[in-house]
Amino acid sequence: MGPVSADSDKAAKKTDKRPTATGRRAAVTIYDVARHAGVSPSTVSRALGKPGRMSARMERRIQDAAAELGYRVNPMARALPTGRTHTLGLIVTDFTNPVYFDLVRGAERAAGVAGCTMVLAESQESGEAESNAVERVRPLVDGLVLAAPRLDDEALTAIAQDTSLVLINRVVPDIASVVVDVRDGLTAALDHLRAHGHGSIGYLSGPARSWINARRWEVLLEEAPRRGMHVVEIQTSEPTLAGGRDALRRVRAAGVSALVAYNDLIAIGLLREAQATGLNVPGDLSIVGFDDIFGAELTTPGLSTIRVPLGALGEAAIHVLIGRVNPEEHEPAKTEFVRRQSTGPAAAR
Amino acid sequence: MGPVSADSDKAAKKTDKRPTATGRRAAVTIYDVARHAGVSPSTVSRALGKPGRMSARMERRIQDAAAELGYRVNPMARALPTGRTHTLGLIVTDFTNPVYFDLVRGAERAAGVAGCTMVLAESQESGEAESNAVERVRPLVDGLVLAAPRLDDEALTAIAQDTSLVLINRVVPDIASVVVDVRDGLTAALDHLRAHGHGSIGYLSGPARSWINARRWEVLLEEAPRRGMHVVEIQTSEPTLAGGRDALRRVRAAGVSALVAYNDLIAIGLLREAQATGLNVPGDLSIVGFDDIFGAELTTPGLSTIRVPLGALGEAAIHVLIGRVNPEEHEPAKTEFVRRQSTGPAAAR
DNA sequence: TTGTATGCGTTATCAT
DNA sequence: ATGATAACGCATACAA
Repeated sequence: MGPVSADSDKAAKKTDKRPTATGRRAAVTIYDVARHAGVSPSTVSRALGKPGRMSARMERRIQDAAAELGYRVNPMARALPTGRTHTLGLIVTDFTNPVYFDLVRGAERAAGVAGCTMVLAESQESGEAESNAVERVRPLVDGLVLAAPRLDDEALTAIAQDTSLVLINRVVPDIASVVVDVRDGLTAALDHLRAHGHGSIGYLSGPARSWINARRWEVLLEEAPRRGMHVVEIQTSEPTLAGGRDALRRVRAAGVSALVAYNDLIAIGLLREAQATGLNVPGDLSIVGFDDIFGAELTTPGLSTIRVPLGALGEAAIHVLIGRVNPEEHEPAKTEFVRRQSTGPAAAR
Repeated sequence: MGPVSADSDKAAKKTDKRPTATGRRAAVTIYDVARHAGVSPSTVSRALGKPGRMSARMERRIQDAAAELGYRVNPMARALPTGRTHTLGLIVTDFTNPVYFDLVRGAERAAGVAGCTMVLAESQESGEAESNAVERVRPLVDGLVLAAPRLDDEALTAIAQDTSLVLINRVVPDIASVVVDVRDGLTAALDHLRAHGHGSIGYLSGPARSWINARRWEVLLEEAPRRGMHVVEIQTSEPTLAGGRDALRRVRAAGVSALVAYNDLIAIGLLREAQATGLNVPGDLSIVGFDDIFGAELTTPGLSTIRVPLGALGEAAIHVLIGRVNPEEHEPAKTEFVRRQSTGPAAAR
């Protein structure tokens, strides 16, 4: 049994509500309010539901009664006849990845102003866990936001079939999504690197199932040659600090002088590992991260990175989900290259 | 595997569900399952609810029927008669504060294994916003966890009166809570500083309404004199990087050679501001943070800090909440001093 | 404008 | 062991 109130005597006496078995008071219902105000329950429902349609005095009386009794609607009970729970779900791959801080905040705030509460779940970078999370959350919510889902198109389409779905940084036919346009930031980064004499760069790639990873690599593949630069993909084991550290061997083998990473975590991991082995950044190696998470500016040198407006992304996803904005009209958020100190002139050969 | 097939025509024909107005299919209910299995709805409810009490063959048949139809219980409908929603709430002060990453993860996982889903809300360091968050979430959940709440004892007691409540890092009479014992880590840090010749240290304090801030300061006040060290409190404007930066002026004025901060954010803010003004850390100033958040090891020098087992804390809070562990038996998690490079010998006078 | 009656999907209390 | 039936709290179509 969970912890219950310390002493229920006083409370019970004061507000005259039948106590439940747990010792906590039973909730006040519209029936209580109705009796207190001398009207019928349905009138109470109306007065509280949509404050427009009745005599102002009556409405006022009911509101007073409700306030006096401390009435609060029971979301579950309301959800049954209406089918709407006023709850939205957000599923991210990894709680501890700082990218999601601002995204979650943006989503939660947008949901809040829309009168909805957020339920959060984590998919731990695995398709199966993601599927479980979706199944657990789905019956509870009016709609679902999946951030960078790892499920395949088919699975996502199946989900979209019976629950409103918005994807972040993933595009699937006939499913609403909110994406960032990585081209601006990426080309700015490439220009910056080229101006510093880097002719050959490496892309530290992200999860194979990640759509946005493929997207980033694709744009690089388009834009680098256009600038007369070579670009190679360098695999990482996971999109974390450890993944970045592990990649150093392959980075050195590749012989590139500059890198763009799938995310800041990988970039920072590599940065630190490089320094640990005596390399100078940016003297020997220039590194560009992605996202501009908390921590990117804390390293020495500060991490040059491509900033993604995460908060705006989370907010936009909710807006699309609740229909406040048409997915068609929603235009991709722009990315921006943030120059710090982890990038500099290429070492002389 | 998803319960519905990608191809809606086949599925619609095969399972004969009436489509809703939105175009999405109506949910399968126990009535559908009952008809399909040739039994009554109440039997289905029992078979699925508590797999013990009926003929194994019947039970099996019902489960098959449910699976075939893709039945999933409706949490809202279930919550009505039972009063239990299988949902737990967690309210933190600030989503973007890295301290909460692990805490949220720990809580979410513990909730998950208990078959509950988490709803998350943010109170933005304000008592009023916290109160709103509580009110919004409360009717939805079976229990609530408040991390470092800013509300006063009275308000919290009132909340505890009609919803199960567990506090993290806050102690209020007759309310269950989960706290860390800061003494171990703090004394280790003090010993470390004294061994390096620091005789006078400053405490960069946190929010005035924060119980854990008072607690940290109190222990410092006890333990520093015991070691023949002076200790002064230095106010900060907010428990963030900016708060740490702003405090530098007062730190220099205070003339201390070492600092312990309320949290890592403040410590890092101060560290960077000190460096920006030409000070050497730890040469001129030794700095100890608190929590060991992501980012603490990324600075140069790496931040010495007092590690708090956040994940375990979040998990413990949920365990207490769902009654898996008695609040009395729950013993405070221990803190540990993590020595990095932001602390060193006091400058010669 | 306000009240009456019914249903939402489940669990629980009865009979059987 | 299984089936009928009554809540649970709210919204709503309909009657007044």
